[in-house]
Amino acid sequence: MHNDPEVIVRSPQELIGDLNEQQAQAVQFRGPALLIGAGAGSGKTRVLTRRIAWILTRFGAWPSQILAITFTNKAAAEMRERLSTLIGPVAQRMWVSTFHSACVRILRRDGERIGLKSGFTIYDTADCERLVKLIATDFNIDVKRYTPRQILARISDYKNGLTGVRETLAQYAPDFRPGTRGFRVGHIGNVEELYAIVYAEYQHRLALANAVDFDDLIVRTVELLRTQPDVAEYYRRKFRYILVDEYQDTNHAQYVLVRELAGVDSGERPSPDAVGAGRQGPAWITVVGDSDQSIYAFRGADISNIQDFEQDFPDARTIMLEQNYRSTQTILDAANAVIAHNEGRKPKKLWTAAGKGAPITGYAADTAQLEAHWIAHEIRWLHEEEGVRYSDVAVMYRANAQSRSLEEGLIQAHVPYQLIGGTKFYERREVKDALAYLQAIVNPADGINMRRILNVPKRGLGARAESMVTAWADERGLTFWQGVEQADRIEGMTTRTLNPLKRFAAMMTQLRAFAAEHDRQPSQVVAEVLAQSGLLEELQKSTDPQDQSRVENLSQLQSVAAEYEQNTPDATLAGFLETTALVADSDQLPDEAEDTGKVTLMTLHTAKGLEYPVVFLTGMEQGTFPHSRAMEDTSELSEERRLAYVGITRARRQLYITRAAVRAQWGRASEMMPSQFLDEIPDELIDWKRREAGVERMRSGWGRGSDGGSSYGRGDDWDSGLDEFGGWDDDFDEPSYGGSSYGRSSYGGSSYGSSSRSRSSGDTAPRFGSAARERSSSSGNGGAHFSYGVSGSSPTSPRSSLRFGSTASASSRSGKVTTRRTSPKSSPKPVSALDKDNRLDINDFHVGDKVSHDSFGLGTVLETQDKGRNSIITVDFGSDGVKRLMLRVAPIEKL
DNA sequence: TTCGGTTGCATTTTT
DNA sequence: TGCAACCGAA
Repeated sequence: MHNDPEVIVRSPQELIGDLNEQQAQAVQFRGPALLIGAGAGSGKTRVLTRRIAWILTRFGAWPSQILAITFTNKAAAEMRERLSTLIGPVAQRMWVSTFHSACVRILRRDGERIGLKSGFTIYDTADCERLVKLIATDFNIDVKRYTPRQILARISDYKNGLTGVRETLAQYAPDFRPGTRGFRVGHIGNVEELYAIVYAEYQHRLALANAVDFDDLIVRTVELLRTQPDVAEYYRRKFRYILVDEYQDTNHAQYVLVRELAGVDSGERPSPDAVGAGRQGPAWITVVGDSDQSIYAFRGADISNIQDFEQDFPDARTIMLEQNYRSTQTILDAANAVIAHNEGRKPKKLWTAAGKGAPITGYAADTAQLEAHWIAHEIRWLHEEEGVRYSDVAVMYRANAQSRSLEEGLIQAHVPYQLIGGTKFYERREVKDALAYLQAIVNPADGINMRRILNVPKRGLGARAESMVTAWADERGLTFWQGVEQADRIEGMTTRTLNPLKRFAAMMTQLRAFAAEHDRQPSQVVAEVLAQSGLLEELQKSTDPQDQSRVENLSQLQSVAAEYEQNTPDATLAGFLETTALVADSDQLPDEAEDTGKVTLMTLHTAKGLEYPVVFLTGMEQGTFPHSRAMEDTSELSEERRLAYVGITRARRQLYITRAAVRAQWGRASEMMPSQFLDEIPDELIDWKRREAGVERMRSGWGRGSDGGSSYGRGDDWDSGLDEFGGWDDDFDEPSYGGSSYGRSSYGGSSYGSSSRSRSSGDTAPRFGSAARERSSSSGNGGAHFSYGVSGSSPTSPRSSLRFGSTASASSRSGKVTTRRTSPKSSPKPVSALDKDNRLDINDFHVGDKVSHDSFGLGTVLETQDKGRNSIITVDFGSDGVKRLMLRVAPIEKL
């Protein structure tokens, strides 16, 4: 067996001695195709790295024969790090990277073969949008009706599905030729034609600019491998083992890429007596994934890639890892219960040897601000009283917009935090401007970036100058930059425009020369650009305090470049730009072992693959999570649920779930119903510190008065001390409630601000013990969910749950109620979701019934879910699709 | 051409 | 609420 002398040989004992049966099997598996079904926290990274070491030492593979694909750069770096400790520094030279980085590397080497010149530019989403907008304007397309975003989404779909321009044109617009000057779409027969035309023109202009977008990195690599047999041959001989992590999130293009790289379809037979993949035949493939954690369908991820793996790859074998080493049984029970609501999945149950652990803590706040406030103080208490490190706590949310209130809460409570994601560093205006200079220097054909910097900083070259140069250059088939260079030939050009144009051209020429001389020192080029362009000067002169931080960002960009320069042996300016184009949010995350002393805030999507001892899952409301745009579609709702599953399984010891009854969205306060996912977690797993928000309690309180309270069961509120009526409903009886100023001014910091109040819950409930929990949890779950009424299957009559809604708001309602009522009086009180009730009873609906919906028309009931006030009805509206509707608010009528 | 003001619109999630 | 795009004036 030929072993690379640089690879540290590990004994089988070292590689599998500490693994469980399934893990050990996965590490050792000998065969062309292996799917490791790795549930959350089942130690898949460990298995993956051990398997690589196994392949190297037991199958006798060379490090250069391995291609390992991860989802983010950070995951790649981490895997490389772990490999280093296992097999030595050779790991640093191995191909361990994301799909996108690997493709860039391949395209840099052989892209010329398909017309990509070296130094090609990678456009980010903003660049792509500018390009589409440009095209839309040229073609006279109404961008209000067809937003660049929409168009790009469609283009991206085409690309992820490997549908080329040629095919779409042939099908929808056979007469269109890209690059045709003066083309006007005018009135399009159908939208498909429009999409096909823009797609074609978009690709055409990308090619002219020597640029690619994110999707192209994959697509064009596939194209390269498919059209250039010798190139494909080279990589097939090189990579004998391909390992793909997070396989459930691959799209069709990536799937095909893997097949092409592996040579699965080449028809070659493997060497008969090889120990491993040998020298010929398809490479051996290992994929790792968990279909329950597929959360990127919106980006084209195709869950069937993983589901069909065994059919797709001959002699494939599946090994499931179901033992979880991360979380407590309570947390896993919650996760299992939630994900079990998804239909059509292979049943799978995670288990742990770790024991039950603490219950999940629930909290219902009145507003998003108060939710943040409670979380912040809970975290501080955990830190100060329980000795929990801040860096062991993560706060997660569905959408970036939610981070703001959480940040404010943490700041007020003096809890240090770091925010991951949001507007990325490289997307900030000033950083993007500086990068645009660099791109334009490396690749002057790049019209998008060249145009961006033409008048930044201001040099009197506005829209008019730009369009004159563009028109002149277009007519002659030249690039924008060539137009600028030859500006004095343009007729009708005034000296007033010509002079700054000439100065701009001279500056860029000079910068290009400088960059050519200092190609190995990108940081020098950055410095030169900042100085020569006047970018820095303009910001330094400004009095706007924001510009101060912009200066700092630019200086940080320079530091990043310097760092890249030091860490990269063959550093180039183009290489530096690549690294900036392919960063992900998660790449900002600190190393696992590092104690930053800060709480981490991030979206659920960026949290994938991470784990924290303490996790806060926030904004558990209908419309927030699940997101309103995903609530009505069954498959999108399933994806939301998988996202919830991902969130829950991030927690190791303690999980918090919180919601707000009122949340400001688009500047308006609206009332939020509890998330249906809360209903899906078994009640006995949750210890509600506060089950109902004040608003809700006030209503149910009235209901109790008139109804005797029998139908609601006893909430835990009655014995929890903190949430006794007194002190709370006073606030809510204030006449100002419901107005826009509600949230913060009335009690943002004053009555609730002192931490003693919020702490009173903590006094009696230590987090990681279980003894003191008994009190609240045993008494706290007397019935079904307290606030939403009781389901029809309970002893209570179904009617009573209806009365709940109607008594609560009877005063504000008269006669027939529609859900889209516009209040005749200009009362400041918003139409409340809690008030809404069309008085339909879920028990009146049965599968197969016909209903009529105000906007979707006629439909057939597919399913009814009785959840009392939260009852959901699933209806097939034919061409309008299958919708899940909340019965209480749906504008439907039984026929 | 630039600046300043007003209006109108928007929120998924991201390599 | 906050930002971006558009419009009109200097």
